[in-house]
Amino acid sequence: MELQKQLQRWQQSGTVNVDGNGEIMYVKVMTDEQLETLRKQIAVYATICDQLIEMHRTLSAQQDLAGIRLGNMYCDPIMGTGGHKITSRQRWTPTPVQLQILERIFDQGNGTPSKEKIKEITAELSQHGQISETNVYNWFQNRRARSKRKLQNVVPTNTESEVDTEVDSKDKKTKPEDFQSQLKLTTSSGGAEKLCFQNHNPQIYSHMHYLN
Amino acid sequence: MELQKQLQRWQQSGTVNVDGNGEIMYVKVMTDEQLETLRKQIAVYATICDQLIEMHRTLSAQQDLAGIRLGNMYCDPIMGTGGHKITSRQRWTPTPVQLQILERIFDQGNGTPSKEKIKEITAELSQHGQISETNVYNWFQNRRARSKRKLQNVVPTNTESEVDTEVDSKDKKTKPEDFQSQLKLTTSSGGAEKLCFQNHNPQIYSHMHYLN
DNA sequence: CTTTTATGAATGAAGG
DNA sequence: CCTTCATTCATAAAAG
Repeated sequence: MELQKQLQRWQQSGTVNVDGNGEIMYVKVMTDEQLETLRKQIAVYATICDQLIEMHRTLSAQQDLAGIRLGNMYCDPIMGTGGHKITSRQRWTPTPVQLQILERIFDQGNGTPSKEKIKEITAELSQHGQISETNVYNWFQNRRARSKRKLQNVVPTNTESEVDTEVDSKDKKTKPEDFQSQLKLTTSSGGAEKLCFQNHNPQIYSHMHYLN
Repeated sequence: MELQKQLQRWQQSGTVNVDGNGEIMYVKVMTDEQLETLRKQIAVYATICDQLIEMHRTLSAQQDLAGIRLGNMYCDPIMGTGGHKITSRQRWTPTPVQLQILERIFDQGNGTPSKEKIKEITAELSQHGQISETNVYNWFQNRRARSKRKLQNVVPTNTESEVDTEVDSKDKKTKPEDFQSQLKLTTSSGGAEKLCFQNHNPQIYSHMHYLN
């Protein structure tokens, strides 16, 4: 591929001795332009991988029964110096302190998480750990919804002889043919839709298990 | 992504002036080890892309054979004897195929899905599953609104690769996903991605078309 | 390690 | 268009 050729070409360029900190180092050189090109090309690869993975997830939802799994996809990411795990957290988890504050605010009855409030709360909570406005927003949404649901569950106002509303979370839902339809396929064309909602986005390697 | 971080790390390293052929060049330096690491990591990307494409091809080859998911519109499967029909699943869920089409249309920029368009789109999509005009309308409304919100939420970082020292300590500011924002930079620069891309692997390129 | 639960996030739909 | 709600999906955390 072109990217590799580029790198190769550059690799063949002259070696230069640089006197860094009193010791001699043998290094390759690269201009800013070359560097920028490389960066962009890597980013392109990343984009492709990301989108293909998402497409795969979507398609495999349909093809799940077919059991088509191309194995041998393991790619050791070859961590450079000081490798550590790639696994990344994909989901925000409130710290105990944050949770406490959130619960307190929630109990204050202000069922109005206005935008202004959200910003405010986020600012406060960010002093106790990473958090975004979206996190706060979601938290209140979920908190309210689940609180409500619990109430419904406790109060059997239903006069019908049978209740099958399945509000009960006990519902066994997972079936072998559980279809997933999460197509994201956001694109990078017109612009910026591809941006992640917050600073978390599934990483390529975290999806590799789909391929094994 | 480790690769990106590597590149960044190296990018931060000192700039050196090299007297090449009588003229001064400002270049970045990289050790052989760093170079090798970069090369390997790029190769990993290439491998992933190739295999994902292969997988996609395999999967999509059978897509038409696979039954299209039914529209989750059960009335009441079990309630034969005096039953109820409180069934909850009443919500339309786009099939992957439908979603792909929708996304494609959305990305074509024609942001105003007029009534006329809606009808048209609905007609097309109905060939791939149950759907109504309202569904299409709602989908576009939601898609646009949420896309917009994402934009707002993105931290408007600077354009050039920033310093991400990647402190692995307890620092809350760790941005494992800085990768993504870089991605955005490249892809949203309008056509830049294609420039980098066009002369590369035509296979991938055609798939990008498909994705978009 | 596998299974279950709790909960953050995504999304179709409704109301204004 | 925007906000809000209800439901569903996916995963971190807990249980086995």
